[in-house]
Amino acid sequence: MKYKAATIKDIAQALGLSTSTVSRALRDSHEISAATRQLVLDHAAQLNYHPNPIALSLKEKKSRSIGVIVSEIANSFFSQTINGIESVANEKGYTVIISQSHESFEKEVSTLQYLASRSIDGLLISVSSATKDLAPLKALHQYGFPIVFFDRIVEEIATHQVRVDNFQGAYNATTHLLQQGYQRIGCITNSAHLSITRERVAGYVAALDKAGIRLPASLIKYCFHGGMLQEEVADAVQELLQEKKRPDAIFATSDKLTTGCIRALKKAKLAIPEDMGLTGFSNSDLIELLYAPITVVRQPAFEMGQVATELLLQLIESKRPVKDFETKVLQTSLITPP
Amino acid sequence: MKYKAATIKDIAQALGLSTSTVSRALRDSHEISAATRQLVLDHAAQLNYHPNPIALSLKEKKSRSIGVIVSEIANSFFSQTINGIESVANEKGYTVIISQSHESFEKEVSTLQYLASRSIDGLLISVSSATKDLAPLKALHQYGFPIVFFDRIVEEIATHQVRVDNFQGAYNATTHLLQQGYQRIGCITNSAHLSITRERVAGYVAALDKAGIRLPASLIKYCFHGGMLQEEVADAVQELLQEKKRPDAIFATSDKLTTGCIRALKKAKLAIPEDMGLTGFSNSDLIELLYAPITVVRQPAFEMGQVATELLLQLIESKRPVKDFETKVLQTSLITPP
DNA sequence: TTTATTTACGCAATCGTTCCCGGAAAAATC
DNA sequence: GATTTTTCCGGGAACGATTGCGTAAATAAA
Repeated sequence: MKYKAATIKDIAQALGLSTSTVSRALRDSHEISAATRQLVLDHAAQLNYHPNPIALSLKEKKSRSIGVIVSEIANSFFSQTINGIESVANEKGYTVIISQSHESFEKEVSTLQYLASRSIDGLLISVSSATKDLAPLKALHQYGFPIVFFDRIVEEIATHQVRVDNFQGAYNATTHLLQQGYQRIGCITNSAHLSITRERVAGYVAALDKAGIRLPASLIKYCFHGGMLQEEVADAVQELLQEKKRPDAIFATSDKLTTGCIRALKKAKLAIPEDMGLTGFSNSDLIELLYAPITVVRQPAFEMGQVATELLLQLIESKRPVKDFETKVLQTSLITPP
Repeated sequence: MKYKAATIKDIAQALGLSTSTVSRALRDSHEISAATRQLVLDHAAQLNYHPNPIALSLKEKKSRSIGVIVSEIANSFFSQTINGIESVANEKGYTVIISQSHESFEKEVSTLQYLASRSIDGLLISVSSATKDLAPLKALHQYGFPIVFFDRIVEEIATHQVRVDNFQGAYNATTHLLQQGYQRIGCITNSAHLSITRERVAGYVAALDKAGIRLPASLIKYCFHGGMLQEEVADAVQELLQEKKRPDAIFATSDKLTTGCIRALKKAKLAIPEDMGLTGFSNSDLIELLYAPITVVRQPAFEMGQVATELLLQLIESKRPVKDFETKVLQTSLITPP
């Protein structure tokens, strides 16, 4: 019943040849006579022969698959990134195995070990917001395992990195709010140990500085779960609203946080942009259809996936250990509603 | 430099045993003396030994991985389904390999062949809107390859199926529009050869029938690319607007189509629900934040993924060919804005 | 003490493929 | 016609793990 795929041995037997000859006819060719080669090729086509990738993997000690770990594929930014990753990987004949950490460190570690044990050839990762212990990643990296970080970078590990100019993106968004006339801008951001948090908060602070505005640190609210938990964002917004001197605008540093703020503000019956200004990072294509069409910072997610994958494959296919690591920085764009 | 994983041979050599003894010590145990077994176990732990899954796959002729083909992971419904799939698959020790057809038949076929050649143990698929030639799927199925359809079913192929009660969902949505007072309800739907299209359109027609309303077939607009192309939906909406007797409401049968309608209506400067009523299938969690908070039909996507995966694993792990196929039908829910 | 049984382990085949090595036949050279 | 070179192909090991079969030693039964 169960389908048995044709093997090289089947072809050899049918044609009265040896497996080595068949194998060579299918690849080398020049060591094999044209007649035999054609014979093999024809019969292979007839049997719908496909080399068994598992046998190949065992022999070549590579699986031609790469792992991707993101927090959530339901996140527009990540799903767009994955499209970019797949476009490059598939073209080069690699399978992409996608895993989600759901912003949990434990899930990330278990997924990491699982992927490693599944013998993937390399890893693309945007670390979870809960990741502070880098030991598991470092262990893998020290074995010479190819890793490329994208979006949420880990600086302590020396390898290729792809990210956007988070500082500039945040700076532009904050400046935009200032230009709209907002003065007291709060910030709702991700877990404090994420690279994107540091960089985006820095951009936000720099923009305020430039405008000569100095605000208390309490106007920056960190969401440890990065907006995974709806109430976490709602609480952060509530806290901002309860500040002695209440902010007149909010800058949110990620997709989930931006939409979370809108949700919270709607619940609090605060009109955007009248009662509260809002801008933030987001790659959702529904932004323009929201009841409050806000300005957002958009990342070139697809391109980011492409670039990261190219770097990873480069790392994987390099003959000798790569010592020279690149950090690609892409530009964000500020999208304002029509 | 490159990390070389410990093998059973390494352990055998270090301990002066044969590979068979080591292998058995790691599994059987009762054929091996307790002393030797402990020795092997200790040394394996010390070397951080993990059985090579590729070697195992080659031997066992199964890879403990399943393939999933959906049109778009960026689609809320599918990303939620995938979460359900992963939750079950990972728990049972299976890897999930996700692929996207992007609603293209060619991409679906190539992805299908690619997955099959990557020796996955089974397939979960929601066919693309462009799929009318079923030959590739049938070929795979005839070989006894385990396939489970979810959401977008192929009736011609006898296997497990998981879907929602599309008829009822569409019936409820249409009835809701009728109750709001709309009389002339147009329908924007997916490619005509999709199961969900047939079922949802049937539900829509039945609801109109029940209300004693008979509308021309021209009020049903089919989008061959299922909303992948923005302009396709925009065109469909335009056509509806140019009908001699213009409809006063629209029922959209999928996620992309629903948001596509909103986009198109906004562009046409038609207010929802005043100028045009709208309801449709959608699993996006941003619906309630849209400028026009519409009523939507929601599918239990996560559960659907879970159920489909359980059926697939059951199929994969069954000793003898399964002849008795199940069709699981889940219920939709009508979500109205507060 | 002899025979039968168990215990504990090794040998070798197997999965599908590649590739090094060796060798016969054909072709080219002297 | 004899030698060298080329062409073309087969044998067999290897990748990492499992497993049926064989067998020596240890133990139990006679």
